Amino acid sequence: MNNTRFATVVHVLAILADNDGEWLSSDWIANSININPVMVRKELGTLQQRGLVITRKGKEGGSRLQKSSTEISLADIYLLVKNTEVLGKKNLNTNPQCPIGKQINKALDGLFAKTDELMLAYLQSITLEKFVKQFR
Amino acid sequence: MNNTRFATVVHVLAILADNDGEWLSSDWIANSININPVMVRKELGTLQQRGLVITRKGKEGGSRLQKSSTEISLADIYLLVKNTEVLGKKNLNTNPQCPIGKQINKALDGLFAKTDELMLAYLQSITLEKFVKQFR
DNA sequence: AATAACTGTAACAACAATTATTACAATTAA
DNA sequence: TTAATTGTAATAATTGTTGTTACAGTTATT
Repeated sequence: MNNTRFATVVHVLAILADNDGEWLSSDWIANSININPVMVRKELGTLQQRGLVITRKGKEGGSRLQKSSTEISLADIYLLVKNTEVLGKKNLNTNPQCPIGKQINKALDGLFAKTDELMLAYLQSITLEKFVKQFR
Repeated sequence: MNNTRFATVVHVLAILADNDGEWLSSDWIANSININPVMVRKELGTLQQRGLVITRKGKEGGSRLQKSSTEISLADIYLLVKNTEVLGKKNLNTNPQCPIGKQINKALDGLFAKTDELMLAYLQSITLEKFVKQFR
């Protein structure tokens, strides 16, 4: 991952957790992260799909957590933003005439699955609540 | 990490381990990965700096392992290619006027350090030899 | 009913990272 | 001397990421 999406989504959820029950606008949230509100709305869209937040449109609209922060883990966030494996991408088109070229991607798949599993298990153990506690 | 460098370097080393003692040219190696030989030479350059391979210039030149494949671990490779944290980049410029914005990066640093540690510990346990065994 | 404050999303622009390629000087074995 | 190689600079091509503008649709408030 070479992007800021994990950091952004954690930030968004931390703010929502810190203001539990209130409807916060994308503008307000974006102001804390210092990014464009449209980026925030995009992430909130995915968070909604996954049932982590609810959003209300129109005046006085905004978003808030749909689950308790004890029921959200960093693994949920990771799964939401993950686009490549932890160790990066494979070389597709390796040469099948070479024994290594032929088999390496199967071996990498196995490795990548393990590292992913490891990461998920750890992130699952950290709830949003636990993470946000650090800010108090 | 959003690139193929880990996969590439693993591939390069797997080939060298599989042809232990022989001097393999960057062209030969590139042919198995199906990438440009210059890319291979670049990675070999770093591998040399770290003392993992030796390279000989000129006709009949090429590269081979400098250490036994039992003394090289996937963690060595990971450290070589790592450019961002496992969970991505932070948002710099968060708003210091917001309590979350002010403190989040410190919290993320802690988290990123843990995930990195976890990953390294696992990768250290896998030697090149062990990895290459899968191809036999 | 009108207004103001929102969300959702498309379209696109700007920027950054990654990968590929060309070219050639320097090195070395035969 | 020649042929095969590395090392590396320069740059092009491609892909990924982030930012921005614009505006239709929604909703609370008056």
